[in-house]
Parts: sequence; C-alpha cells; structure tokens
Amino acid sequence: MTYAVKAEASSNISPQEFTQRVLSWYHQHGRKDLPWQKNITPYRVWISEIMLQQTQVATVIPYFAKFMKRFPSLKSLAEAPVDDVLSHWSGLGYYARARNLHKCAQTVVSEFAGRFPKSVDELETLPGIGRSTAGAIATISMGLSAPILDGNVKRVLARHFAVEGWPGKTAVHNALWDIAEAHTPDSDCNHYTQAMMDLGATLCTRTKPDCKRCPLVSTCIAEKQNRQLEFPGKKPKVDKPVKQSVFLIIQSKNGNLLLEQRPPQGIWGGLWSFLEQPLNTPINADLSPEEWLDLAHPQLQSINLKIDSVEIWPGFRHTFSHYHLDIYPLLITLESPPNTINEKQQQWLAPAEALELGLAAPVTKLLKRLSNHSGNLNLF
DNA sequence: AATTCGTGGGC
DNA sequence: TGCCCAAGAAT
Repeated sequence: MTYAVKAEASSNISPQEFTQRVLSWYHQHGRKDLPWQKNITPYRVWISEIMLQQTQVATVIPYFAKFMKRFPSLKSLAEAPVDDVLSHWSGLGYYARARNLHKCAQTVVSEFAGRFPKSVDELETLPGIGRSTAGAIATISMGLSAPILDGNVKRVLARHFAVEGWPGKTAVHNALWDIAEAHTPDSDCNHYTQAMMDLGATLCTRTKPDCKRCPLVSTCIAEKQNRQLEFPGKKPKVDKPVKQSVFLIIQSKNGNLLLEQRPPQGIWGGLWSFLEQPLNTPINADLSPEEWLDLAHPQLQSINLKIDSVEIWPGFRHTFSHYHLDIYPLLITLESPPNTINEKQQQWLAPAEALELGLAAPVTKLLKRLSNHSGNLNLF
C-alpha cells in the first residue's frame, strides 16, 4: 500500500516549469504593496522577516510601522538601549527575537562596517537569522539566489509533492528543504521567493485552499488525490501542562507601581512584570485576603512594606505555545510611599511610565484593568 | 533531535 | 468555547 502511494506520487513537472508557472502567477496575482515591499533595503527586509517569524502579516503591519519610525536605520537600532527595542516588541511575542535583533544590529555595525554581508552563509552566522530568513533577505533585498522554507512554502511543497509526515520531524524537514532547493531559480529569485509565500498565504491556505486559481493545480498530487488538508502532516497532540502564579500589583500611596525586570533567559526574557509568586499546587477554593498574602509571602517578604489593603481580582488563564498559566492577580495598596529599592531589576513607576516599558501581555491587560479602577483615572 | 521560546487570528 | 497554528531560531 505504501508502495502504491509512493509510485503514484510523481508530480511530472520539471523544476524549470514549476518556477516558470510560479513566476508567471506572481506577476499577475502576487502581493506587491506590503509595507516592507516598498523602499526595499536589507535593513527593512530583515526587520520584517524577523517580525514575521511565526507571526501573521496582519499582526506585524502596525508593529513594523512603529518600529521603522523609531529605528529608521541599522545604526539607530544598534545605538539604542535594548529596553527600547523590547518596548517596541511588546505584544509580539518570542522576545528573544528582539534581543537577537539588537545584538545583530550591533554585530553588523562592528563586524561588517554597518552593511549586511551579501551571502547566505554569512547572514546565517548572525543572531536570529537562520537558513530561511537568510534566504529571504538574500533573495528579496540583495538579488541573490537561495531557497527559503517558511510555513507557506512548506504547505505548498508538501501538498504539491505529497510529502508525508509532520515537518517538525527532521527527515520531513530535510526532504522539504531538498525540494525547495531543487526548485529555486538562478534568476528572478526575489520574485520567486515572494511568489511562493504569496501562494501559501493567499491560495494554498491551511483550511480552504483555492485550488481553482492555483498555477500548480495540474501537477499537484494532493489535489489529484483530494487530500489537500492532509498536508503538511499534523503535529502530534500533547496536553499542555498548567502552571499557576500570583501576580502582585503593588501600588504605593502616590499611585506608583512596583515592577520587576525578568532575566534575559526564559519566558518573557527581559520584559517587565509584576512581582510573581509561582504556586506548586492549583487553587481550588475561595481564599481570604490573609490566605492570599500567605501564599505570596515569599515575594512580599523580600521587599519589607506595610500593606494597607488587599483586593482579590478575578483570575484568568494565559496560554503559551507550550503551557497554560493561570494568573491570580492581587491589588496590594500600601500605607507608605515607595520604598527605596536596592535591586536594580526592580522599579517604582507611575502607571503611564510603566506602559512605556516592554511588558508581558497579561501585564498590559492588568494595567488596563487598573486604569479603569476607581481612583486611578488620573494616573494614566 | 526534541524543546523552548508568545500572542492573537480564525474557525 | 477551546483548539490549531502562523513569513522559525536557538539550544
């Protein structure tokens, strides 16, 4: 049975005809007005490619605009404080991208005289730039020829050539790279790169592929077998573990808030957040304010402050790619003005100042709740 | 080689 | 509602 499928799985199209059809389609139907497709430079293409990693176009567009306004050049980015870069990344996720972006800008300035190296191999040595992103930068912004393999291209190739299996598996991943490489043209590769992404994004979509309009339909094996939705193979389902944590919204008499910068490694690396007390066991009963403070005691102990009142806010679930976090917020109002702080990763900030920092998404959410909270309107 | 990194869109 | 997943890279 396996043999029969594989025997049938021949697409009968040469790489030359494949690229020709793709390029021809692109000139008629490809996207040409995305923000990073105007005034094309290696810098702008690089920023867009990093932002677009695992992130949808519609989400990226407003971030790209604000980012380019604040950091219009490679030099301006390299010279900026990394906290400034993180604040402009706040809400986009995968914050190692922002830290690597900053490091990469500084490396290009110091090691490459401020110009991106014009080869895929050298681009790949830079932080945050892997094989696919290097290929995209090299083709789109430098006119070189190189393969890419993003989510769109994976879907198009997996369907057209009926590549079985989940691309997370190394063997499947490698097979797709081989196919991508074999179909990469020597010329017009900038348009071919963009075309393949556009095909995946606009026609060969995950749920409702518009095969009638596809330039590759006549040789697409998945379409011939009516198995479009089986490609690419699905990731095996794994139950996400649930963690839980108390978020301490500590507000002094003058309205200032106590925030803490997270270490560069791990989740929300480098972002600012409320003091957080992880819990080992789930909360399954209503607790009194005193019991909540007991749970949070290890965090509170470290900062020696006098509590005036405690408000228990409704908890909510924040879901990451690999686990759930059940968040239990406590609004703790102090008797006294802000303490002096020794550790420099902690800061007392006016709410309006806090909103300028690189914040984790649930922190932004809680700050919005706080701004609607009685007595805080004038602070935001 | 398998995990670890966020967040929001779309259904 | 909850689930799958998106212009992937680093470890």
